[in-house]
Amino acid sequence: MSIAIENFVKAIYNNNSHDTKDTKPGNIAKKLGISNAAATDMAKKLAVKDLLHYQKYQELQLTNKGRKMALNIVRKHRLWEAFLFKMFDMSLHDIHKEAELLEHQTSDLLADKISTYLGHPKFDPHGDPIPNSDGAITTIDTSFSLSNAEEGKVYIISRLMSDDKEFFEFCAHHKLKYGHEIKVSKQFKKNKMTELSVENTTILLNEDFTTLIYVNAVH
Amino acid sequence: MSIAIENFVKAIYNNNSHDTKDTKPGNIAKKLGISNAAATDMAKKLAVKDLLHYQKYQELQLTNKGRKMALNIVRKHRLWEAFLFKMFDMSLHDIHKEAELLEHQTSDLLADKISTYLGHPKFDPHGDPIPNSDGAITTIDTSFSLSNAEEGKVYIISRLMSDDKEFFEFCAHHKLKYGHEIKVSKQFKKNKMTELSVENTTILLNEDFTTLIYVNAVH
DNA sequence: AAAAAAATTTAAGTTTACTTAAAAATTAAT
DNA sequence: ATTAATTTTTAAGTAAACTTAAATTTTTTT
Repeated sequence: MSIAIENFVKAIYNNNSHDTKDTKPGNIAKKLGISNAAATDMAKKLAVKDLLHYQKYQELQLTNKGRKMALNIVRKHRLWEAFLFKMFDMSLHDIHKEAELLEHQTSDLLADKISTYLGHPKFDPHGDPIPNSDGAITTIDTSFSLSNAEEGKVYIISRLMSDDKEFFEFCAHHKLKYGHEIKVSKQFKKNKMTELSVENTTILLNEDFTTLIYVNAVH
Repeated sequence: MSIAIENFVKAIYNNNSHDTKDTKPGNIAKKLGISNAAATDMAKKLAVKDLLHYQKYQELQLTNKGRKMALNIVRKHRLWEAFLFKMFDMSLHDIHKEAELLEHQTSDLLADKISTYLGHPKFDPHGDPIPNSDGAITTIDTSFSLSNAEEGKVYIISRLMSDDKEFFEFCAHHKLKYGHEIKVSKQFKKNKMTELSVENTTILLNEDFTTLIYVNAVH
């Protein structure tokens, strides 16, 4: 399968799993930076290949075969992220960019070698779960968006759901990293802003950021 | 530049550097597994891009720009080989196959990270020299084909110039590896066969293999 | 030096992955 | 509930990277 097809299938998968639920051609086109017409074309083509269900004007839905393909690519992407993160001193954004390319040129054999070397990690450096070689995600995700966190409570950052460079630079600079502990001091409901403290410094985040940062409550 | 272009330029470079000197479209086509017509088409296209010199019915020659591009890809290929060889237990052939894919999706930044991690190695696991980030090969290659080795002398294997699976399996099985010592016991000029000993075992190789194994004399 | 063989080039056609522009359908707004 | 706005689809067309088949040129053989 071509890189274009792999990216298309992956875009639908990612859209279904965390973003808004809109998986119509237009939204996928926007994510991939192609025209709406190209997305419709591709959707029809992939329906013939039994990778997704296509009905005019309806949401695109992956078939089991399509989902399996998506999970295989997602696995390779996240394994590369985990591997590059461990081996080299690179920014999360750079790592993401490299993984975006390498994921399409990685055999199942190599993916397994990487996984074994890392001790079969369950999460990548963003906190995204790594599917196993059967395409299964065995971890249960109990995390939720920081925008929904409660005042006064302590949380651990579980996922950074973005691929934006500035977002990562901001997070890295303020120690907002996967696994780090934070305390929510105030939720400004009206302005949709969140005040929190990380390692003795207080920061104020707006909704653009708090919806991308996922956390788990500390018991 | 596309993968097709990168592979084309690389094929010419590799052909010039060790194989027979025939760099006409037909020979390049054969190496790449495409038709002669496709190779001619591509040659014309790359001449416009100033990557090679093209004149009807003549040999294809890389321009400085083309050679620089080829060396950049070769560098990435050989760095991946060295890296995968160090990190994972994989056959030389498998490593070669992975590197063949990864080389096209590797940023200069990542290549440099790999090189640094490995301590800027000068050779890959086949003994092929790794160009530096400027595209320069600084090592002097004094090696020659095993078919030209002298009887009774001791040599060190410096390069295994192939990408054939069976060749590598044979070499691995008989301890014919980069850096290993061998002693040539007999050269059968007529049959073009070579008898040699490796770690107390004697093997007889025909020309198909001795032309692929390069050695340096031990002083 | 001609004829035969082999290789290269040209020509015409295909597939993939796009594009823009228009037509059709859906969704949102008054 | 129409109208307006947005999205999706269709249609037509492009560029890259191939293909096969025929024409041309080069190379080899006799």
